[in-house]
Amino acid sequence: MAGAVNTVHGTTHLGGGVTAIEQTEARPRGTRLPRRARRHQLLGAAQEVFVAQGYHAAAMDDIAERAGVSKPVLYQHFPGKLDLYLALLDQHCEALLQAVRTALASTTDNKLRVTATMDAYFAYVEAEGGAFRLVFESDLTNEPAVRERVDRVSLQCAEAISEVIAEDTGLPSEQSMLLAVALGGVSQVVARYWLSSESDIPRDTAVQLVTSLAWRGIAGFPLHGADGQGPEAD
Amino acid sequence: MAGAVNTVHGTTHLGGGVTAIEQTEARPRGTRLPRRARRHQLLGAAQEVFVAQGYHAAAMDDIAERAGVSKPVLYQHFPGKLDLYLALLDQHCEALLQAVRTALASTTDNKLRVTATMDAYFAYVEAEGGAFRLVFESDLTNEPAVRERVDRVSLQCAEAISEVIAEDTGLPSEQSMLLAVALGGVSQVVARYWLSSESDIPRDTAVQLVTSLAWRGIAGFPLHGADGQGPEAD
DNA sequence: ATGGCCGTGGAGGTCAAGATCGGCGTGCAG
DNA sequence: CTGCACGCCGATCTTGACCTCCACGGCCAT
Repeated sequence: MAGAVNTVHGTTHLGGGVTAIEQTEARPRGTRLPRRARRHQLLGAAQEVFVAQGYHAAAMDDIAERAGVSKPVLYQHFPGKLDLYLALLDQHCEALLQAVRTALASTTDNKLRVTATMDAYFAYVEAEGGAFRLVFESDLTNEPAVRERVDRVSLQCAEAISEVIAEDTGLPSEQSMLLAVALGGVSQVVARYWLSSESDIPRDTAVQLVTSLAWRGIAGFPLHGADGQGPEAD
Repeated sequence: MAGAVNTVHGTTHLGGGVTAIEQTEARPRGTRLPRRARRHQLLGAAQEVFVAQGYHAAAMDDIAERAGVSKPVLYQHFPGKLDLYLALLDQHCEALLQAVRTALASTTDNKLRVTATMDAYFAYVEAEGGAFRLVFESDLTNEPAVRERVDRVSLQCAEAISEVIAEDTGLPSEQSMLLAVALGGVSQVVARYWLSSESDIPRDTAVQLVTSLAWRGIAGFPLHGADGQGPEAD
């Protein structure tokens, strides 16, 4: 049976202090919880498993076992595997969008805006549980519901960035959207690379480095109404 | 709705009148091909199905039907589904790496290098069959073999770019790698966005736009030994 | 021309994983 | 004290997809 897709892949760093046998915390089966708390705990367990193994390799048995319950309980809280995944996906898409919008609104200095946005991506990627994998590295993009969510959050982030660009450069919307997609793309890709090659560069240094790259790039466009320090094009 | 083609025993092979050149439709079953041609055709059919449906949703039956053969012949050419996928993946990873290296070596003017590299990504993404999805949007990243290949090609592309950056800026390797990952990331993300939102901007315009963004960004770093037009850092 | 050979084809086995049904234990109203 | 309700669990079913077994028909040496 070569078809076994076992993937005991690196799993990055989780809780850290893991005792020998159990993975993180296997609770004694039999604790009764109110429904809301149980649901919350199930979401947490599902996130851990989905992040560590991906959607397809994650079995409902694994999630149930991780949560310390049995499968029927899982199905009493969520109609199916996809719904569980979508609940988590929505949650973290919303978190990313909020982080980006907050960063953009945190100042009116465009260079600081770039810094803040870049740092938002880094913070998002570094956030506990590695939940960014659900958004940026999903293995269920063929499912229309997932595709729609991922595309939508990317588009909304780009639109938020694009508004600032269009306002400060006067570029037409298609071009500012292209630049916005570029900026968001750099942030996401570099943040993920920085996380994967851990312990190389401190986060602030990486943010500053790529921020200077992006800022020099974006500040050179016409009509940029910042503090007037932008170098003109050739 | 696959039941269309059933027993066609009566059809003598190469009847002459059969036009049999249908790229996207199932061909009449019963044509005998030499092994090398058959393998090539199987790879083409598999690529179409994998690109259109993703790895998991693609069934071996679909690939066989698309190629106009039955499943056993598929398994006589490839040991399993994963091997088939890896063959395609290796092929297109190699193509991307070659394209990037060729673009980097096409000139010594760094601005033209950026343009050429950017255009290489756009051309790669636009290439027929949408094979870039196997590399950039794979839904099998949890499989270690796939993960290894995807990571490796990204790293090799970044290293190729990083060499140029390090040589022309004098930055330490970690920082030049970070910038190289950034440039490769922009190229990839923007090219995919440009492809998905088709008919908005012509390819040359998009390439020029994001090239100017990237060039302004990268040209500002110290010791950049290009034509000496780089604006000084603040 | 004819019999052997080999590649093709349909039909089937196996197994993993999502989804579900009867028992059990606990806490409380009466 | 006892019956009821509720949430939980072990065990099971089914679907679907990857992967092979028995029959058929064209090609080549004699």
